[in-house]
Amino acid sequence: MNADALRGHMDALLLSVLEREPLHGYAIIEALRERSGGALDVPTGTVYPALRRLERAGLLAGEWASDGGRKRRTYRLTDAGRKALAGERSAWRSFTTAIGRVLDPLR
Amino acid sequence: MNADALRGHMDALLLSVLEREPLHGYAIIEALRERSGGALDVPTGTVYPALRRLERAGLLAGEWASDGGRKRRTYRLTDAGRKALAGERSAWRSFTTAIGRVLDPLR
DNA sequence: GTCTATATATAGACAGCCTACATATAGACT
DNA sequence: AGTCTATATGTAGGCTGTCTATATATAGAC
Repeated sequence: MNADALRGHMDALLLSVLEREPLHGYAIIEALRERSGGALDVPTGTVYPALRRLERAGLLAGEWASDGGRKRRTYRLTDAGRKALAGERSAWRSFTTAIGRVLDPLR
Repeated sequence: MNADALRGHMDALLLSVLEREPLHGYAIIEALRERSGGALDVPTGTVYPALRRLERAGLLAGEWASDGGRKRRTYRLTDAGRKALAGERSAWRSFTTAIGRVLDPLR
């Protein structure tokens, strides 16, 4: 997976993976890997700053928790995040339709 | 169309639009707009440098031509460009499949 | 003479994803 | 006791491709 290809779609991925239940960063990375069938292996240097960015934007709410001695920061979707996710899904469909028409003009 | 979303997919678009016939930059922009159903309106500041980049990479070959007093630089796919296009199409399918699985896990 | 469409090009800004590194706990294994 | 791996978070700095804004020039309409 080319790195640049993800540009602009990371937010949709993170919001989507948090739709059903709150998760912490490490679990988010695993969820992305599993749900993509192994295609997505996003580095921590991408995910953690992105989560902070989405939190600053009000789309996620993070909270510290402890599992034994380990500290985790668990993120959940806010109401604004849920709305943003709907927008991201819509934008994704428009995007793939537009690019698809150019790449496969016969269909 | 969010600008960042295009990152990493511009090459595929340019190569694809040049598959059937050579075109010059301005015509490429119009072809992208038409073939995408109006969704893609790529600025000249994106297209011209990208064409140069693909030419440097050996995927396109550019040649100056004249239509009356106007100078045009017409680009055609090289053999390497044709192979690259096949790779881009394959990568596009993998990409949309992976992201699609995350965004719509029910399907 | 002006305006619009056609046509190419560059400089600099911007943003986000990446690599590499730093830190720390838990548990398995030797 | 020491090492290794998995779990867990985070930052600094680099990279690169897209965009905005600007510059230049011809053709044709009005």
